[in-house]
Amino acid sequence: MAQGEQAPIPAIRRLSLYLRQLEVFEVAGRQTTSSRDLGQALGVSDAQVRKDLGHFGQFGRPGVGYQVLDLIQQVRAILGTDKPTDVVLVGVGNLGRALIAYRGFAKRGFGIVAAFDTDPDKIGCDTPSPDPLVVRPIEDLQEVVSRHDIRVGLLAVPASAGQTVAQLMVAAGIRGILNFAPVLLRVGDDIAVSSVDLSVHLEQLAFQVNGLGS
Amino acid sequence: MAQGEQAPIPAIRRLSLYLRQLEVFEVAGRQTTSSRDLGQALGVSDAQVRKDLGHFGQFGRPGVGYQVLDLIQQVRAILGTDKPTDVVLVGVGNLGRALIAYRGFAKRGFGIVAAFDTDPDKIGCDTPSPDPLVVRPIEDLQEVVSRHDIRVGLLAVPASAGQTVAQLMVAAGIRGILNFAPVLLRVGDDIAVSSVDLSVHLEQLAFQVNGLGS
DNA sequence: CTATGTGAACAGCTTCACAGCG
DNA sequence: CGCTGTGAAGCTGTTCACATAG
Repeated sequence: MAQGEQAPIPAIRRLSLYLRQLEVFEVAGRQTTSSRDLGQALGVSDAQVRKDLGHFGQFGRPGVGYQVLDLIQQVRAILGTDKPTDVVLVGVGNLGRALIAYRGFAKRGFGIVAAFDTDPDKIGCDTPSPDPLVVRPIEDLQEVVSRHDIRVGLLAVPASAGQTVAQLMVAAGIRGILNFAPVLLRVGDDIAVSSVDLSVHLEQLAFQVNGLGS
Repeated sequence: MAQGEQAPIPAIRRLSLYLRQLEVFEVAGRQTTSSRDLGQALGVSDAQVRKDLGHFGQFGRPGVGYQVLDLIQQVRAILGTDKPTDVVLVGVGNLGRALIAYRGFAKRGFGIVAAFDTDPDKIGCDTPSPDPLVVRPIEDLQEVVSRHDIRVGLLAVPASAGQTVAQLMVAAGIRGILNFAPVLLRVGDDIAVSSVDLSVHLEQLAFQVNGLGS
């Protein structure tokens, strides 16, 4: 068996896609699926699906396929999303507010339980949207993180503040950062960082549509 | 020489990072840099920097390095961002509004020149923020795209509408889509798609912080 | 001596293809 | 048969190491 090895990051990202698709199948009332079905719905080869799942165990039955409900639970357990996960947000600018209002997180079991900023003008303001959140000073971060045992934080501050704030988050106990600041975060390699850099995406597209990337 | 080959997508994304760092160097008054400098600032090896640039030509001088100003212009020309680029936004929900307000795009030469939605309640409303944009019905997309010769569009609609709207965008003449909808877009392979899937990022972090990815 | 540009070696992810179970 | 699970092969991107230019 192969699940002793370390799963590659791309496989983990796809696991997340598989889970979402499995939930679609479940809502549609399907009880069984196959690596081909799943892959076809997501633009992935059937072999890839099997290989990815194979990193974590054996979940299917030859000749039959996978039980949708069962696989959903297994994948959730692998990802650690079988129970709701609380996260914090640091940086309540335009993007931060959009993240608070974004319903997609809650659908997948993530809840922003607190928001922080350094700007005195923002502190205390109720952010709009469902379950208004009071914006707290960043000095309160550590206390909130340890009280709620929070491991993941969203970082939505300007590039100039990114590194400093990331260090504060790590010091407060955060172990994974979803980084929206266009800057390299230098943190210990026991801290997971996943970055979303919108300008990089746009410039990649600019390159591709200009035919140079034909 | 090697620049006849097809540059890998990861190399193009890094090109975008190099450009940003070069601009930082320029503001700091540096006239010269090296692959080591550049890489160190971005967490990339010096060999990687040279290889990436090597896909597009020879820009440095052995023993000396790269001229900051010159390299900036070369990289901009490669990416196609040496002149401002107009883009459109489709989907004016929370995320769409945040994208309109996001200043990072303008800094890098991208401007959202029009916003579209299908919801009659949103159409016509001035969006808040600098240079208020009137939200137009999606039926106007084709006309705007062809009049401004727009090639790139931001797609920020719910997953359920993603595929349909993407097809409308392609039909209107869009050649590159920055997709925020958590759904696979099936478009011709002459259309570039770059997707940002926030839930996938978060679930990846959830996995990593739970020690399973240790 | 410094730093680029690049073929060659390497690593890691994906695809193939098939043995084996149902 | 159909479909999984998985070694083996293949491919793509990264790192190495060095010839070469300044």
